[in-house]
Amino acid sequence: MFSKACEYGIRASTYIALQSLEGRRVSLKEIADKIDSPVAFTAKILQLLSKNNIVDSQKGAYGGFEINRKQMDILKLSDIVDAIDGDTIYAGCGLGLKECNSDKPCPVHDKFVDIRNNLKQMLENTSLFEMTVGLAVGLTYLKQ
Amino acid sequence: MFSKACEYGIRASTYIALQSLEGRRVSLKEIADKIDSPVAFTAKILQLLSKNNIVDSQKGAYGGFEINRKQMDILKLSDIVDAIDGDTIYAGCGLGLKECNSDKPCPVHDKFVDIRNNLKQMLENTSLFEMTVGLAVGLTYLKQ
DNA sequence: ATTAAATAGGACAAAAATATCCGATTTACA
DNA sequence: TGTAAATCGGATATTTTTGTCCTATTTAAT
Repeated sequence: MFSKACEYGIRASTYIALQSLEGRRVSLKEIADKIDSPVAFTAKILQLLSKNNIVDSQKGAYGGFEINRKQMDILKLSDIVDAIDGDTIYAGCGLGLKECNSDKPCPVHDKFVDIRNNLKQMLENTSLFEMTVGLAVGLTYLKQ
Repeated sequence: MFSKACEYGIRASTYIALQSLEGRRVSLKEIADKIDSPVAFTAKILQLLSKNNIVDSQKGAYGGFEINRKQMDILKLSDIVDAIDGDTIYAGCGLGLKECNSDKPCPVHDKFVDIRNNLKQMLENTSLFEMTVGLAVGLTYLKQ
């Protein structure tokens, strides 16, 4: 569904948000450890998220990553996915046709439109804060 | 959503089914041309589909690929996807966690379960014949 | 000022997915 | 029986994704 990069990106954002709720700025090392992802690869993804204003980064000693409380409400899962994987999940034909639309649909066009709309709605309606609260109260997890 | 291989596989199966409705067995070359896919790569995918009894293949002169009419009703989109991409779309965690279930869910587990169930239902309820009839009457397309 | 700790970013490496090439085998027909 | 047309299957090549390594830069504290 998502690329590995995107999976790591979502997990990283969620962990950063969780710690930011407690006023803690977190380092790359801690993030990679807590979400069980390769450190250097995660660094690249965090750079991307930082450039896309998904996370705030602070260089230097006592630096790290954080996300402010207001952003957690504003940021939706779709924003993170867009930043890393683009809109290929919603947009584009399920069978890979260059141009596929209601005028000239592929054999599964209509059925995919439904599924994709559901997915898009879900991603656009799920805030980062929402994902984080479950973690905060111990109902959900970021690694096994 | 699907791999390129799977996209080609679905398009190929649909085209073969369409021609089989008219009693025509079709060659690899014709398939690749009509679904706009790389010939040699499509050959590999057809081998896989043949081994998985999705399509029938006939070697030698006047050989090619076909799918019998009964199979078109029995074969679901999910069978083709399973044969090529496996069950990674339904199964497996949306965030890539090794073990993610209702006991120890990731932050988006419940929301993904819904989406994935919808997708699974759709794939399992869509027969190859159903995909083919639209093509046959010129309502749907496999290239452009 | 110096130092230690942190992100930034470029270059490189490995693995997986996508794609190609070519010879072996099979088959129908002349 | 020979030949042309077709799939089969192994080896190889290319591209993309995933992952690593190393140096530069930034920053806070001493």
